[in-house]
Amino acid sequence: MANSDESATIYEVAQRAGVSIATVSRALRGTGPVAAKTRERVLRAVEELRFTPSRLGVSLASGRHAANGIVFPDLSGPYFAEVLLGYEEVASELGRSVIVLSTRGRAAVPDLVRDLAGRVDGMVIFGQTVRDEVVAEIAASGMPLVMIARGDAVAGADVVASENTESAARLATHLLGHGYRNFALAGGHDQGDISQRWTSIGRVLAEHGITPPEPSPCEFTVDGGYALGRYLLSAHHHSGPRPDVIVCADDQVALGVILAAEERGLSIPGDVAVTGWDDIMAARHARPALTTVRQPMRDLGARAARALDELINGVRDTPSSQVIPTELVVRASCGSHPLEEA
Amino acid sequence: MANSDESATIYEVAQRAGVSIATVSRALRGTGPVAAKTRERVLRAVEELRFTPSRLGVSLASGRHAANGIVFPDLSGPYFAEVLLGYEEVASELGRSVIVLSTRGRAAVPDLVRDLAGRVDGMVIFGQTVRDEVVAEIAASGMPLVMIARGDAVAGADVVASENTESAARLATHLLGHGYRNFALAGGHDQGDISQRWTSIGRVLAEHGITPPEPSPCEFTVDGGYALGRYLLSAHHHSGPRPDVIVCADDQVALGVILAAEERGLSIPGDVAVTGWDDIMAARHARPALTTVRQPMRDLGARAARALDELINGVRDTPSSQVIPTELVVRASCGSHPLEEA
DNA sequence: CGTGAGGGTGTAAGCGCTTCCACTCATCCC
DNA sequence: GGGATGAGTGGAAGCGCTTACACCCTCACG
Repeated sequence: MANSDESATIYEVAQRAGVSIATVSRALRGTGPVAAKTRERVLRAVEELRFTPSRLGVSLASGRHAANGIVFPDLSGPYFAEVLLGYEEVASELGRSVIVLSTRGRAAVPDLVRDLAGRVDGMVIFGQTVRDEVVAEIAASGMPLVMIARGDAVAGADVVASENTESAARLATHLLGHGYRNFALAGGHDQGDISQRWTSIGRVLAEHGITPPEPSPCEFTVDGGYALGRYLLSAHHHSGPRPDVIVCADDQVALGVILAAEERGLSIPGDVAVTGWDDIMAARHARPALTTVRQPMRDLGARAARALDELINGVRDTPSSQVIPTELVVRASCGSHPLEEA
Repeated sequence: MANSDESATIYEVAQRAGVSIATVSRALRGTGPVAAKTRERVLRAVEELRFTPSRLGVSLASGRHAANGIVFPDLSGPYFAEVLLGYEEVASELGRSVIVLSTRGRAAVPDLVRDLAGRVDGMVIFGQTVRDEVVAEIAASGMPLVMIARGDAVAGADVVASENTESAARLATHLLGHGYRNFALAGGHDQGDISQRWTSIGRVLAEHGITPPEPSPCEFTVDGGYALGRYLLSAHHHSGPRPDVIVCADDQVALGVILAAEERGLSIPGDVAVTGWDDIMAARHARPALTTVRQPMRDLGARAARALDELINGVRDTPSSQVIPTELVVRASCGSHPLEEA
């Protein structure tokens, strides 16, 4: 009731229960023996004082934060939100709080990450969000680390990624089956694990005697896709013919490209086919519905949380690397296909 | 280099610089006078030891966490992600970390919230995520509190909400202008600030001599909207005629309703008009594009972060309440309207 | 040249908890 | 019956920092 501002401390509980703080601590944490009667008295005092142990005290003494960090390059769009959802859910189940950090637009990223490192028992970092040397520094300091959506391994860190190479090949093969030959790739390859996709697509094209195009960089947003779409679909941007299929690095870019195509009066997939990646909600509802590769975004987050927990609890000390399967989702934006219509 | 596992402490820095820990602290935090030469020596030692002050130590001693909490009912869908984006961005600028908590599917919500309270200097809570008595308990403990998307005020807490009443009236008026008379409302009113919208729409309908329908509850997801849509559009679910317009509590529900309508072979807006709320990305790309009310989701988060900062820093001690304007976005899903086409 | 005002620094007391260690009794067994 | 055992408890030392408070020393000033 009169629990005005500051919360009670363990000393007040101890005094009220007529025991020492050591006993209170033992009674509450279940470490060490406590007589049933004593425990009861302690619990009653806790109840009456509405005592909640100070996290700072606990953490400082025990050396554990019971918190995980997660570093995003950005928080916009459905992809990151879904990963966060899966991550938070599992972390919370495991009794860990989640501290999020988005580096988008922030200047002193290394400092922010270091600060985060001081608040958590382990952290998850997205792809190339943080410079490799900073990641290495963090890892070297003994902080459990899980990298998400990264093609290559990182010393001392787990990696959780979704499958890219095979699914990209499947997508490319499918598109070739439609008869498309003049590919454009929308989205640079410096981000996350996307270069894997381009490489794989390139290989399939080469196998079919097609020279793989260079991916055109753009921001991974609808606006970014729109801008790039306008450019790719303009009649005179390069000597060759207009692409008959634009493979986009993610669904948002694809949606932007579709917008640009519509604006130019081009029909999809009649004049140009478009594909995305991720299978965000809008992909299913878009006009035309977007052919894409479904990525298990929540699962990505959930697995990262579990892997991190293993690392933190020392269940495992050798870094593991897991790849989560993806699924090609064929919809209208890549044209109707004999095989799919069956 | 040999910074093996544990990070250096202030004691090691002090020893290396040949000063006391008090001086190190003063030099680093700029509190109290320190001779230029001494400061330099301290800074060099800090550099050499790669010293980063332990957050726990700092927080315990200073009584501040430099962290904010935010409690979501759920993290799925674009709405919450956007709010988080705005929130994190501002909080980070203000030098505060963000701890997220999603109560979706979690049992002991009050405990989770209390734990969160022990980790932060202030927190933001969404609508009715947490029981009022728990909110009151937190507020009474002196924790700075900002409520988001809540119609009514909460003792001792700021409120940041987006405008509902006027925009709902505008939407209803617009739909009446289309000639629709048989309204259905999709989405219960126990969530967040949505009842404000239903009330406002009901008033407008009543003014036009139409008996306002009872909102049909459903989950605020595409699937929830789909299920409800099937029900509302089934020929025999109630005696009256099929609704000619379904006003949905949010865009996801609306997308689900559209799916259900398509499945029934109904055309939108020809057979039935559909409207959403929020203006998420998919609304713009949906087929037909969704008429909706744009809610400034990022701004909601950003303002909450700023309000919370004011509360924490004691700039303001009287709770404030702000309402952010929204915007009616007319697209194809409610039919073409003479006024809009001009 | 004496004195007071600071600048500059160190000492030590916390902040709220966990946990090692020592200690006290009952209890048990040979 | 005596010592070993172990359950139950308290004392106290940290965990890494901030910050009164006391102290010393150097000047400027009268």
